[in-house]
Amino acid sequence: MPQHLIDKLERFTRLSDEDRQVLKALARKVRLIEAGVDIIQEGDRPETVNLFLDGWACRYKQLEDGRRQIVAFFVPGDLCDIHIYVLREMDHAIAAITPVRLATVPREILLDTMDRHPRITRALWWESLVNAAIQREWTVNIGRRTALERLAHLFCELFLRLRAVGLAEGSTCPFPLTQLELADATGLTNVHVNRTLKEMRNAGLILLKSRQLTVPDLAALQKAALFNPNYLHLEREGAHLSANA
Amino acid sequence: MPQHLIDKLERFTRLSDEDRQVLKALARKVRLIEAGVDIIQEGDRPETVNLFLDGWACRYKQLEDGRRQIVAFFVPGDLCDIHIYVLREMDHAIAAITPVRLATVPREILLDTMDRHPRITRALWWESLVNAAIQREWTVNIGRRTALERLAHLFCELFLRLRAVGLAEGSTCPFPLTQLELADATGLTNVHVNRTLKEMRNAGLILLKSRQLTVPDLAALQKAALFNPNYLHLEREGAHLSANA
DNA sequence: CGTTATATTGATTTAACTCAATTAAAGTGG
DNA sequence: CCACTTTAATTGAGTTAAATCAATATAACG
Repeated sequence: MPQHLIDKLERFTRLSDEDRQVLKALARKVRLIEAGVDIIQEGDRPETVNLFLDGWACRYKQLEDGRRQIVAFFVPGDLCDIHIYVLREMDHAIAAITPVRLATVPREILLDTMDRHPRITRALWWESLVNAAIQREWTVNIGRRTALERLAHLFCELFLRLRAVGLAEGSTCPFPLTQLELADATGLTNVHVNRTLKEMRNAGLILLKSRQLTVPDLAALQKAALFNPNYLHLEREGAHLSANA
Repeated sequence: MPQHLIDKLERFTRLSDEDRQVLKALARKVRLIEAGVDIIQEGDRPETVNLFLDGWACRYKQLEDGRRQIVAFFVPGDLCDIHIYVLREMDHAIAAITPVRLATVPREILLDTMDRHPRITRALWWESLVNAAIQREWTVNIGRRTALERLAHLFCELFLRLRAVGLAEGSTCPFPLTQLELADATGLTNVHVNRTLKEMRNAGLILLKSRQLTVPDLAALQKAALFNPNYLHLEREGAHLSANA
């Protein structure tokens, strides 16, 4: 049940019952992947579109000499590039961070769905434009923010994304990333991430333990990060398309 | 005449004469923009898709305190996100670096074109997936490469992109970026860019003067950058769709 | 309960930044 | 075409944020 995707798309526009049924039908073929395993490897030929149902994953690229950069996180409700099969081969890999449950959507099914359901189509474009905006924001984050700002920014983003798919409770959300993964996502080293997290805890910006993140004061964290949520486009921007409005 | 776009799309798949005519028809409404001027500002409501015909531009984001990050360069033949109008407002700005000539393509025309011409549609998806791949590669570049590697990588990328649209002659291509713009694109300072360029010149990796870049030994530059061109997907990946094949 | 992965801390180094000045180049109006 | 102004490039000196290297400590796991 791609409830998280449905929740997310409803941050863009209200869906009809039929829309929701159609989205549910996308998640027919489910795959389970263990933590730490590559879901797709560089060089693979993409055949289907992945829809993440449960668990966390990441896109990453690795340089010849081993340096690794995580370029995106996938959380429940996220969808890989909907036209990925146009490319001959993957230029990067996707790995499961936790155990992952995902639906593999055959391209024909997705294309057919988009042919028939313009509101869903629009919502999926929105999803993919938001992902592009996130990728740009990561470029800014790594290029122009300090270590503390980078981590604070990432926490803000993930907290809001998780909240948008119904996975935050109050000021707490699941957060299964290790410090090494945080380092690889922010362009820092694990040692420096450790020191910066300590500083953030001391400043009362975050609580982080047993794979849970608590943000006691979101406004304060946003301020520390120079975080502007506009790039997530979560403000019902497609309200004019809403079903049952 | 969007010849550069046509050249680029033909790096993906061969087009028919009709395809080319259709693409030419996209460039009906042309706008001229002076160097240094914003083409789109943060907060603007995107109404049309921009197709760059001549000149260079950049996407950038600016933090409240003035820090600026360029997140992408546009060169002739580049197209803004083809579904940008789905979003309510721009979360970043686009500025002309040199004088720019661009076509503004109304969404209806673009959608209609895509409805009728599946080969063009595929080629446009390819274009947009390549742009996403470039954005990811920039994240890697800034996150995990040294200053020299970052600049070398950017030079490799832009050289290949310009060559793909017919704008390189031998080992030389136009290169109108200032050192400040290079700094804002690579997450460095202008001073450090200056020193790093000096080092690259001394190493014989590049010649850079009067807004022209010469790469005497592309393989050497690629090696210095840990550059893998696979993310540009320039190897006729859509050969199976080719017209007149 | 031992083993492996993850987190933490200290000491030291370094790549890149900052601040400040100078030089060179590009544009502008008389 | 030349003075003038502005923008861009260059260089030096000193600083710093983050990296590196190395060791423990703690937590998770089979």
